[in-house]
Amino acid sequence: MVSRTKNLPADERRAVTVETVIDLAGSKNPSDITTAAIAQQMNLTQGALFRHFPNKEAIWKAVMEWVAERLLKRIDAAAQGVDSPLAALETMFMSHIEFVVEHPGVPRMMFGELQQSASTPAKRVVQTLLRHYGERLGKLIDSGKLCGELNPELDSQAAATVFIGTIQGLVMQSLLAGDVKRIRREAPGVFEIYQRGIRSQQ
Amino acid sequence: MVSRTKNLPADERRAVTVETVIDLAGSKNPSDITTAAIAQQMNLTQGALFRHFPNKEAIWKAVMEWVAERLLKRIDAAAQGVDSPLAALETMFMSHIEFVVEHPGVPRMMFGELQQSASTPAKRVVQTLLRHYGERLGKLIDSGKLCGELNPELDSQAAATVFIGTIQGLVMQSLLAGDVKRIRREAPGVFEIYQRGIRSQQ
DNA sequence: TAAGATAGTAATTGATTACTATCTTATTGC
DNA sequence: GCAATAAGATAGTAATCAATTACTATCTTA
Repeated sequence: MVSRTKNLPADERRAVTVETVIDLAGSKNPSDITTAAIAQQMNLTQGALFRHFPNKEAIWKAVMEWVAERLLKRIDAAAQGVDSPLAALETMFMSHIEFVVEHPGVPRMMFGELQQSASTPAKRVVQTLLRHYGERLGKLIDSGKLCGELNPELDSQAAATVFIGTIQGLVMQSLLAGDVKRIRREAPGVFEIYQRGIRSQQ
Repeated sequence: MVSRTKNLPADERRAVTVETVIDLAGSKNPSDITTAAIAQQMNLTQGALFRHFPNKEAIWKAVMEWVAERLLKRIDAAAQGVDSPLAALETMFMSHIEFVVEHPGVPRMMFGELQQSASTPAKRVVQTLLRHYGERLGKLIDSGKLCGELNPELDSQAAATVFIGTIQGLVMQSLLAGDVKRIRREAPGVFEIYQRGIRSQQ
């Protein structure tokens, strides 16, 4: 028995759509997600989606805006009130990992959007997100160098690249193993290596 | 004036097809590459491709086999004759980076194949490639621990994950900046951090 | 409770996709 | 120089895609 879907207010319907896409991206290649598949998952007809979004591109933009807002909020909340820059980097890392485990489709969509040759609205949102992310990393790394926690000769740009790459590496391992949960298990060991790589020698 | 393409022997035509796909993947999302686009790039009609491949899936499998063979050969050649495990890891890293700069589409295709939900032939080739890659990393890391170059308490699996992730991070930066060459420039700083993360404290 | 606004359905559109059947032209071995 | 065959061109096919249409159900409010 397929439960009859009630009519939702437009903003709620848009929110449900975004969450459905994020959900679907956890189990299939983002660029293979069709509007028909999204609608089916929501118990809605395909055409109805276009009552709420002008086109598919707008759906993807809304999705990436959702991601940008939630991810930045999450890592900001994690780092807040942590005095040590190195400890802040660690909680930031772990909260990002937690976000990825909850939404495995997110890193795939971000990577997928980035490699779009055209500058789509969604791609621009991802670029802005990563710029903001990099700024937060840069500040923590610089203050870590100042307070002596991090290697004063550290290349800040490289340290930010490795931070993000390390997460990407965990995502790749999870794709290889077909198991997202292992990210959570392996994250501490991986951060341990990163942290040894950037901290000052005591 | 479009230069008239000569008839090629089947095996040469297949080789050209593979290289064309790798080339195209450097400038557009791999899953957006159509058989029509491949053929056009080769000055060939779309239907002619299917004289040499039974279907598109077979093209992708051939592409990933090309990648697996060349990448492993490249890193093996780089590490050969290098006595120090840490130095071997470094030349392996740099030769991988060089490979990526020459073929920017490769890491995108690998990541894209991995996130395919179905187990396609191409995906299986990538999985095998990464397993072999991981084995080589594992051996070097273990012998590095034995000879005292690397931290004896190092988590080998995590070290391999970070190695691959670091490369993935550089790829992401290049996508962000829209400039592949910067990978080459940033690679040394990035490896420096990695190396500090895994070596033994002296 | 009537009427307008909002949300959704079902069917259809043109464009694009991978793939194929048939005809034509090169290339090669004798 | 002449078949035999390999490679490519031409012209299709069915399936799938995002998007649009005409229409209907369901809310909201005056």
